[in-house]
Amino acid sequence: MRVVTVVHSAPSLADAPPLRVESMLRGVGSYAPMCAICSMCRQREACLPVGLVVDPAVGRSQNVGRRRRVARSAPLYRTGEHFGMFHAIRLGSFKTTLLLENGQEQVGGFYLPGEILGSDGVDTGLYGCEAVALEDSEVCSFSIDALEAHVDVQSGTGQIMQRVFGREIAREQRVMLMLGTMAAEQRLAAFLLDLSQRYAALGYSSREFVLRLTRAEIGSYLGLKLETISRMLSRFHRDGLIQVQGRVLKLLDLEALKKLLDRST
Amino acid sequence: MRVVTVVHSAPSLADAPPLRVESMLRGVGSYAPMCAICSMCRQREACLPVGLVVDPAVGRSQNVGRRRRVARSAPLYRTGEHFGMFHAIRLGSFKTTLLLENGQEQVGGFYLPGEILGSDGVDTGLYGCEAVALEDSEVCSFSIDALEAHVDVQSGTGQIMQRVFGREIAREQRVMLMLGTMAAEQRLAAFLLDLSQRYAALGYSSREFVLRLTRAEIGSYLGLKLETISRMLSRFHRDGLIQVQGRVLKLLDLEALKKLLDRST
DNA sequence: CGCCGTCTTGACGAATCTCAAATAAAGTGG
DNA sequence: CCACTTTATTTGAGATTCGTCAAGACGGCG
Repeated sequence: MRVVTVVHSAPSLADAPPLRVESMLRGVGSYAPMCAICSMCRQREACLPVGLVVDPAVGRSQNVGRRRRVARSAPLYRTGEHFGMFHAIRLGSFKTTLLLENGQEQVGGFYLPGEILGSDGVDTGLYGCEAVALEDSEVCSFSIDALEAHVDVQSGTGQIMQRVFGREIAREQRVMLMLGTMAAEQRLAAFLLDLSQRYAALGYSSREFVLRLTRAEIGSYLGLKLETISRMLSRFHRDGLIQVQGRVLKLLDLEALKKLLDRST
Repeated sequence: MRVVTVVHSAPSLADAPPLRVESMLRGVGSYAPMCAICSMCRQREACLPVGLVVDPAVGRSQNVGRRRRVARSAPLYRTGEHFGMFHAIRLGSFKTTLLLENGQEQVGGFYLPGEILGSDGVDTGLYGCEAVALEDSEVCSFSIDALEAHVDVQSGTGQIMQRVFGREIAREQRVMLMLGTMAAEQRLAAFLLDLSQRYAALGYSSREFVLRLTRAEIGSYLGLKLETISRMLSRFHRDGLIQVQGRVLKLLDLEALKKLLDRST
């Protein structure tokens, strides 16, 4: 018997996502959509679906960024390329991967609409990782220089860049914490809850979504092997915490998942 | 039989470190000392020991930061405190720790002179971790606002903040990579080589130094238990890669240590 | 000198990885 | 749209690594 379920998913080029402005503008929580950049962009109406915050008080209206489509599994940028741009995701999703000396690749992050790629290139002037689209996607690329030209000196670009970088640093800190302290079961639970929150912040269901990553990619991201991910998903399913069929996921018991994280050791 | 060795160590308040300007100004490699901030500081001559880069071309000379001493095992800032300042380390060393819900603490970073603490507070406006001095130390604290007042609008603070944030992001990315892909042996080797490079960049020996962290702290940082750290150090010692006696460490075979990192799996 | 925090080492067990095989799903070319 | 190829997923059995528990050694300090 096959259960077919229609679930909400991240916005894609195929199915235009519904606008849910109220939830987009709602909060400033850990995953609330952000970025004052777009308040200055001429495209901001069309761009709303990405969930960037609009500040109607700002009068300027210019094209800050350049829109660009990236086909599924195509790179937005590659390791070692010259860094020049940040990229705000308008539609779709991306992973970033780091290449190790021995040829392995490690998934370093998973990014949704409204999130910003490229911070890793700032240090050396070269992108430190590769960003690959997980589905047909669209980004808005902008350079810091271009940005500075559009922001009045008073507020400075500091505010904006601080938020961009601060987010990334905070995100990486959470990942480090997870990798450093959690067992496999907890890592996966944390990952699923993280996705749940982020989809919710975008106005999508927090309990049903499609995994855009393979088991191997999730495993890489969590510092585990794909078999372990598969086993854990099966266990969660068996225990009634989730319902999983391929990449279609339903979180049945968010409380139980959260409880898994409290356990020490 | 006990071998007593005098080794170079990080600068401390007790023993004034030798000035080695040539090596401090040398490179822009991964761990080269950095920060244009200090080029504007009235204290810059006295501050040189921390290894911050001085740009004599800049004419201005003001007190950008406020000097502050932090006693061993005292906190520079605590989790949840209001974020206002960045802190450049002038002397000594710090660890940052994250507090988990269940009471455990995780070491998130280890910082040496010339490195900058506090980036983790930018996102939320509250420090995301606790910074504790590992020995009697001294920092130079400055706010972004104060900094902006001293920098001419042309160059902007963007350059400076980008470097600060970029460093931290790159550092965290390396840690994630380590935690996500390496076995215990490789993690410890990577940690030792990292220290080696960083001490070298400060003008100290890259082959002999004192560990400022306990085995438990190293373990926490590397996502391992203190017993594992102890065992690995013993193994490296037995295999002739290092010489270790308590916290006094000598790297005998850097090449072999590097080779450990190449191994796949 | 004796306490206490740190470190070392051993024995054992649990968690995770490795290898392997079978199944399911997705992509491809005709 | 089908047949076929490739890739992804599940599951099991056994190996390995690392954590846990415990005992004792070391070293600094009052």
